[in-house]
Amino acid sequence: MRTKEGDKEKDILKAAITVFASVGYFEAKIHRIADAADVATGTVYLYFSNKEKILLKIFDSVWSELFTIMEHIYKRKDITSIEKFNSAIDAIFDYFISNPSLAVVFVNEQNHLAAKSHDFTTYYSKTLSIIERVFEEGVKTGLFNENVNIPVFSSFFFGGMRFLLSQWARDKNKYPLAEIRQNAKMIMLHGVAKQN
Amino acid sequence: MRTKEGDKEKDILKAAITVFASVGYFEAKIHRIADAADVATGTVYLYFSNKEKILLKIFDSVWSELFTIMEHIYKRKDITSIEKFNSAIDAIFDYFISNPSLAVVFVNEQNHLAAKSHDFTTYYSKTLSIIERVFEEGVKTGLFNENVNIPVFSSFFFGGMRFLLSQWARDKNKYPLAEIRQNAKMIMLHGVAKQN
Amino acid sequence: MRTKEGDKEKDILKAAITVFASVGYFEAKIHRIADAADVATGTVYLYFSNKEKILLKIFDSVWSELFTIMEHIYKRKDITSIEKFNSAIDAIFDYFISNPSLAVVFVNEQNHLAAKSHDFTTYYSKTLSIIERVFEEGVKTGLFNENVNIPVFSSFFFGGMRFLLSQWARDKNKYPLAEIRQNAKMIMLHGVAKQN
Amino acid sequence: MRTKEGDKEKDILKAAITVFASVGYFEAKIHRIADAADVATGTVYLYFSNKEKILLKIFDSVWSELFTIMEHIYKRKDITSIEKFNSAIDAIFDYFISNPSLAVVFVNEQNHLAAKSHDFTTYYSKTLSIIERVFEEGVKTGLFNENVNIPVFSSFFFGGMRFLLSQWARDKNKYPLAEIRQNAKMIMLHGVAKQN
DNA sequence: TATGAATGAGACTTCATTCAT
DNA sequence: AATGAATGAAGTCTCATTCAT
Repeated sequence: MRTKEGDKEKDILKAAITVFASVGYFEAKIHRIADAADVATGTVYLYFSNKEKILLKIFDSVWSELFTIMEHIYKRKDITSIEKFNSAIDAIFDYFISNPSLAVVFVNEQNHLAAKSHDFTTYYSKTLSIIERVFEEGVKTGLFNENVNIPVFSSFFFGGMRFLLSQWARDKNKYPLAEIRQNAKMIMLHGVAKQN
Repeated sequence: MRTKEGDKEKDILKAAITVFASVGYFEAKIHRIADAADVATGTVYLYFSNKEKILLKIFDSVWSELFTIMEHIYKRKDITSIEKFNSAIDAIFDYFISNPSLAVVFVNEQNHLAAKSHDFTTYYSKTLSIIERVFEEGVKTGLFNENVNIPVFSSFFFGGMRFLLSQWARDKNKYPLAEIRQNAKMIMLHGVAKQN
Repeated sequence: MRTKEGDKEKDILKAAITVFASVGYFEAKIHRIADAADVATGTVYLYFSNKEKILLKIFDSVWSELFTIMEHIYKRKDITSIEKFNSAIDAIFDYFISNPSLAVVFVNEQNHLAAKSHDFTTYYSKTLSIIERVFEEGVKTGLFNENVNIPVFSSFFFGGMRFLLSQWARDKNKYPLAEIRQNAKMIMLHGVAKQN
Repeated sequence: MRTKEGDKEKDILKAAITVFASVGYFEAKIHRIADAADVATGTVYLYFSNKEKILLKIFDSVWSELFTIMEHIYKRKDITSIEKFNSAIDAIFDYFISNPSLAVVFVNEQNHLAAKSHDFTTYYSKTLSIIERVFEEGVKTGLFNENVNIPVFSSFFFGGMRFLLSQWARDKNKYPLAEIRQNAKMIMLHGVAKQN
């Protein structure tokens, strides 16, 4: 029986993530991705019109899924802004935990696409704006510091999380996940200066 | 003989930084860098044996200079760890302020070199270790929170700064420098949760 | 898939021999070889990893085939050393007769490879050593002059044959093959001084 | 005091011979020849309009000098054709004995020039024709075999000598000069078959 | 749909030659 | 005359993409 369509597309995406993660987008040769996916070179082009589209598809998925997750957290009424914030950190790690290669790609390769306007950018901005809205909500309820500049905060937060993610993916022993989660929350919420 | 007017090596580096910043390392064609530097293609190879060496030279300079700056701050006896920390943030922005393209290259292109062991990696690690030592110093003197995991902190800090830098380089109006500096310090030291 | 009609590797080798023969190894541009073989430039690299490998393959074939021929002659028990010697001369001409360009390449381009140790050098030395052994055999049976220094003889013989071959390939009318064969045998065996 | 002109030209030619001999014409870079001659790159072009002209000048000298030598031998009335022949062999070795690199260049690089008509070709043909005339002379006086085809003979002789020369230049111990001279004469005159 | 051989544009790099000093 | 930095044309080779089967 013939395998269902869509299987091959997933195989190719999986393979691409692995190859992108290990050698980077430009060093990743279509031939090698095809090999890793166990299909012929030409088959890749039945599913993706060109190399960039593969990367695009990856970011489309990641950002739309991250958006869904963030939106879900945002809409919860049963927890405070601070708890939403903590949940977001957990959710981001949960999302990448089963696929560290995806984390590496997510961190390193987005700038190859950034200049152009792509589908994923919609989810990208929507996700960032949710983070900002959670923050604003927290300011209103007196939980977050109203003097913090929101774009600076979200960039800092996003940049910090990205780099942490990539360090973890590179060396999971040096950066145990529980430690990272707890520290990320602590640092972002309370800073590193000793309270007194 | 035909002596050089000006400093062609610097011209080429300057041009390369601009081109790398605008299209990325792999899309940056030697031909275009040469044009931007106002020299012939072959001239580039009088100063750099290949394309990677150009990028390498950039990172060598950046990291050795950042190291010098950080070391200087670290050695000061007249200020507290917290003040050193704040100085470091200021110094990083000061360093890139006159050359935003360099910031973009610094943020986006290091991973093309990371896999290999290069000169700059020495300064890279030494710089990161200085940041960690400032932190440890602060813990000892009771200024920093002893529960913070140092590698997590330094990754978070470094990642946050990097991304902030690149956002600022991209859109200087949205991210006014004074705001960024002050917020970065505040966020890292005190977090975003309202103190009480 | 796009299957190959004919044998592209052979086409490329044939084309390379023609082009090497007419302009020499270094003036032979891959583009021109590809044109002559009626394939695209890149196709050459599907069959040969670089330009030198093409030349190498040519010499591998020539020397392994010459070795087989010489070995066969050497092993014959039904003819004298002198007859073996004559057969060798005939066989060398027979081998190149249908492909004069190959003779030109064989004569002119081997020194581009000589410095390095390659597969073909094994057959090269083995072939030369067979020539020497035929000679020694002849000395033992009293047919060849025992005062002749064998390396000098084999170099002289080989050099003479090579140059003859290239002259014949250049101008087949001035050097009719029957004449060459007969004279080569006569000169090597009896010299040019009148017997008396 | 400034060195006389002409010195530098000789320096360059000497250097070129060494470099051509060791790496071949195409691998010999002008830069390297200039270094070996202890002059600047540009200086080479004050004496030779391009790279090929250097090689040309070498062959011009070699062939015009070989011609002078051969002509001198040819014109002698006090010796037989056979003695002229032997003298020619000696003279060729004498000529190259003090400069083995020149022998290597002479043997390996002439084909880079052969296709075109150059000054040296005049001396080249004149020299070969002297060899042929000595031979004819010997036939007339009953010393040489009248059945030998002259172009075949001269090609064989020239090819044999060339290769012997290059082998000697490569490994002077394996091919002691006295042995080579004596054997070359013996082989060409009497062949390798045992007289009876 | 699937294949993988074939394509050919284009990049990096070299180096003979030029030229300002 | 001498220098050697600068030039830029051109070649080797790569690899994303195509296409005949």
